[in-house]
Amino acid sequence: MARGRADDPDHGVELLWRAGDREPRQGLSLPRIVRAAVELADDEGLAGLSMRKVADRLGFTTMSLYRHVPGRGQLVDLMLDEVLGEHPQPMETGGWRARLEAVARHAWEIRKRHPWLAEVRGSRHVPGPNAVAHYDYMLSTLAGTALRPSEVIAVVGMVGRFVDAEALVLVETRREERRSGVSEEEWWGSRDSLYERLDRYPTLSHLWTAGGWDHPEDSFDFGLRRLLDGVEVLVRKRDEIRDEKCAECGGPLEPAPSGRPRVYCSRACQQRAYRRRRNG
Amino acid sequence: MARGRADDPDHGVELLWRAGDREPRQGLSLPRIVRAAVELADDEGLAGLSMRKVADRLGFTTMSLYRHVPGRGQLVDLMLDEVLGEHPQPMETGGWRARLEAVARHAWEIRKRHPWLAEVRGSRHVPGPNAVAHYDYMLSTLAGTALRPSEVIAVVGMVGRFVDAEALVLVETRREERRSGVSEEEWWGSRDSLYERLDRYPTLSHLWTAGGWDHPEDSFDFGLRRLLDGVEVLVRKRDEIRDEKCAECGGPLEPAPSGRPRVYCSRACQQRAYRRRRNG
DNA sequence: CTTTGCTGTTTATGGCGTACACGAAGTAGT
DNA sequence: ACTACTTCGTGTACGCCATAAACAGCAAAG
Repeated sequence: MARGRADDPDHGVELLWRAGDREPRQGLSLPRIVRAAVELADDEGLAGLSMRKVADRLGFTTMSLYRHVPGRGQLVDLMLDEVLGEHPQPMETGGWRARLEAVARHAWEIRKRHPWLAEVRGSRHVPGPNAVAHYDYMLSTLAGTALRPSEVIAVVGMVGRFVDAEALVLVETRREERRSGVSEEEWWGSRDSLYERLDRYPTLSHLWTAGGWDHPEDSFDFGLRRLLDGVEVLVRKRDEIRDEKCAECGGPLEPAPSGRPRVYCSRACQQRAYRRRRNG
Repeated sequence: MARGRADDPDHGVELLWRAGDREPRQGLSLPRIVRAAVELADDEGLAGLSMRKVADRLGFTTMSLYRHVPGRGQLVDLMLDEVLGEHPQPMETGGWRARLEAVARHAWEIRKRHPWLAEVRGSRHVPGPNAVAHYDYMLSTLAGTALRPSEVIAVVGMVGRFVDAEALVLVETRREERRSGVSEEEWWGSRDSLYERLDRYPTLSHLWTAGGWDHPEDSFDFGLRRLLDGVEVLVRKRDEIRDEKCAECGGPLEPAPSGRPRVYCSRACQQRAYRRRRNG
């Protein structure tokens, strides 16, 4: 019943969106596999996630998993939705900025708990119900602004990618530290053979002596602030446009789909104004 | 001579920073290996880069490569610097914003030519001369602003990660399209079994019917603009602070390392003002 | 001539995803 | 009750991957 060609995405959708399946008392089951896989990935990262290890953790053979999951790819899809389900999006109040920031920080927290989330690559991961719920909520934070629909989508995408990018450096750092037993600071500190060669680079040297690396900014906080500032600039601009009135009748001005600013609210007003210019 | 333990980073530095090595007329050589590897990765992505395939491309056995390169990791380091060498940072004129934008677009172009660049993960890649030159130039674009050193570094890091994040979705999209022969649009268009379930999500549905996905923003352009806007907000703030004068003597005001705004340029002026307040 | 060092090859180990054929156990139909 | 069919877990096997270790050919140095 769970069997289906590994590269049939619709079967993936099926697996993701069916809820509350009976869990047999014993033996394998999809939820059990997914949970084991999540635990494993939490411990060892996405690269350390292998079908063999998941099976070992459950006390079954590798191939037994394929009776329930089409393959590794789809397993990752399921894991993704599983962990998002563990962290439901809390309802926040406040303006768009406060809510969007809260969403970003929430996503950041999730990624600290499940670092492998940021490592998931691929443009064709079918979203499960929890992923969609999160996405919908993120979109909703900006729904009240004057941003155009495509802009709302773009901003949400940008924030998501920002969080993932930041999480990724965190993950990599952690992984290398665990693997080598040497802290990041220590490791870079021992690269004298590299530093010797950096004197020729003026700005680098200048910022170095100015202590730029001694008290670095918090990468996530700093980036998020800049990013939200940038969004705010756009929101304000759109708000101004929204507040402008038609030059003829003073009525509300709908933004053009092209983005080009309008002066009149309708062809009728445009004509009225033209006639007045000619006659007056 | 090229041999050294695979996990000795100093040996990696050596490999990266020695320039103009003699190239033997025939047989293997480090530059030849690196060039072949770059070509391979251009074709098949970083995941498709294997020691076997590189060796095959050169007509040697797999293990022969290990006589010249410590391992796959270091090979990637070398490839990185190789491609940056092909695209030297052009000197741009204009304000910090124009220059920073040009740098970002330049990086974007490189990533379009060598998509695997964005796929390189890991926090301990030793930079080669070309990488450092690029980094130094990026830093220099902001050196003239009133940003604090740590902020200059943070901004440059953020822009770099942004470009990589955007490039990554591009890469993934391309890869999946090539692998499956189905275009991204087509693929998502066929996910009816998914769309059926999305009606319950209000904002999503609303944006969908509003046509938000019909004419999407250019992800890179849009993001870069927001990002630079956000940086500009900070630069302006710092400029204002810089332009403020000492409340006592009117002299220039150095920013405190803590970031807390200052009122007086020195302890002396602070004392003078205090005495005046008490006596006047 | 022998020694040493560089280069490329061969062989082998251990990891990975997963295709395929099989056996055991349960279920439905007669 | 007996058969036919499905479900689930297993064992084996293939083809990929990185790389360790021992070895063979060759040149220059002693």
